[in-house]
Amino acid sequence: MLNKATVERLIIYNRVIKELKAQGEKWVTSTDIARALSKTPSQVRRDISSLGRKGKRGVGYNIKKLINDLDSVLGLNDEHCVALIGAGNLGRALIGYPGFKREGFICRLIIDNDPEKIGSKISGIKVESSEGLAKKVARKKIAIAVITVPAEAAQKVVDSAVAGGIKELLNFAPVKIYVPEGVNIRYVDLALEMENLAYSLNYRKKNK
Amino acid sequence: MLNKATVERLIIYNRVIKELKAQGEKWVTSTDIARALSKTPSQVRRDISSLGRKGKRGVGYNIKKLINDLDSVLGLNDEHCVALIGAGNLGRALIGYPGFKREGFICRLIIDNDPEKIGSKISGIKVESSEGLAKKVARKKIAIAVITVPAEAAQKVVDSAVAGGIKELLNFAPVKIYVPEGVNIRYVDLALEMENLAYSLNYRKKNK
DNA sequence: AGCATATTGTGAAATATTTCACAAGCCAAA
DNA sequence: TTTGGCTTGTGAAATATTTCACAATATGCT
Repeated sequence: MLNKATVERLIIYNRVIKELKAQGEKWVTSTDIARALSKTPSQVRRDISSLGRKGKRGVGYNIKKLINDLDSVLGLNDEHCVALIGAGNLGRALIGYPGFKREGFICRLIIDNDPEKIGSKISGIKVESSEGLAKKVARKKIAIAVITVPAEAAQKVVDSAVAGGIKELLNFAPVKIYVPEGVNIRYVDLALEMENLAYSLNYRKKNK
Repeated sequence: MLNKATVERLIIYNRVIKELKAQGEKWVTSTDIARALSKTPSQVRRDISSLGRKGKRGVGYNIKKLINDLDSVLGLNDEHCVALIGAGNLGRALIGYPGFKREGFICRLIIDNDPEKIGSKISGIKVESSEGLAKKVARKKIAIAVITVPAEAAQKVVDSAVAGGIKELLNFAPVKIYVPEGVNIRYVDLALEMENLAYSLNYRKKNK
């Protein structure tokens, strides 16, 4: 298991390299990648070497092979079934996000408890209530759940999703969620991002 | 300047402690905070000691004083003027997000180049085109820009925002953005989050 | 007052992550 | 085929971050 920071960088390298490929490039060096991302070439080489892929000394990395390795390690060759739990503004924005489908994520289940929404369709998928959520995710073989419900409701829907067999979650609710050992939950916390900026702004003001 | 990871943890501690305060608690220990967040008490103490605040041995931290310090260091006592650049689904979801206003972020400028949107109102604020963006942000004394335009347009609007004096940005466009020294840009990359999950899923599958 | 129990603050140790630096290998040109 | 200029891969060094461990000290009970 590669460490978290390495995986994040590999994902970004992959993007940059795919862009180079689209421009017709065949080879790329660690320095090229580093420059495009403001990293050190040394770090890029370490990260890539953790894939097992070998470059060619004096030349760099073969783009096609490198992308192959990256896609294979990063799990981007297969499609992944996703459940959207919470169909508010944010949830709808996510589903509509072009990168979502392009990268192989297919939304197969949308859950919301607003009676006005239940039964309606979003992006062609019928909105269902959270009743029997565990069974629903199990039946549809959902691999990833995206949680965009209000903070108070988050732990409960996560528990159901996990009971249904989901092991990968992306949580937008700004609360700490407890999951059993072996379940992976990532947090995207917009208030936290804003507050980070506030800190930096404040620091700047005080130390001017 | 505290390090990034420490600031992120302090923000979360602050939330947890405010919740305890709302429940009527007056004191909190590093162990309490650690337990609520699955961190070690030792880390919590180090983080808090980096604020300068001293707790009481044998007792813990005075919640009121600790929140004071946190709010002051984190810059949460003042309000911050925010510009939303890109008024798509995601941008609108952000502005409507309850945590946004509650934490002191006030949206004062909304920019979008869709002719259908220009002139219309979102949350009571008129949508304007990106024409003369630098001047607009300067005139309204915007401190923070939230970038939710498509990837291709991102660098350009960031350049204008920076020219207008903005030093803190939150970027949702999935591209590397270059900013001058001294300007702080944070990334929220939803595709990256999803791809991280894909990696973990894939790793699980291969190593079952 | 004395004792038992709790919790902080922080050097020092342990870990984790990044960068340096250079031998080894590849390529092109002469 | 030799030479010179690149670039990789990776030990080892340097940094950064986290955890340990324990003296110092506050509280409450007897």
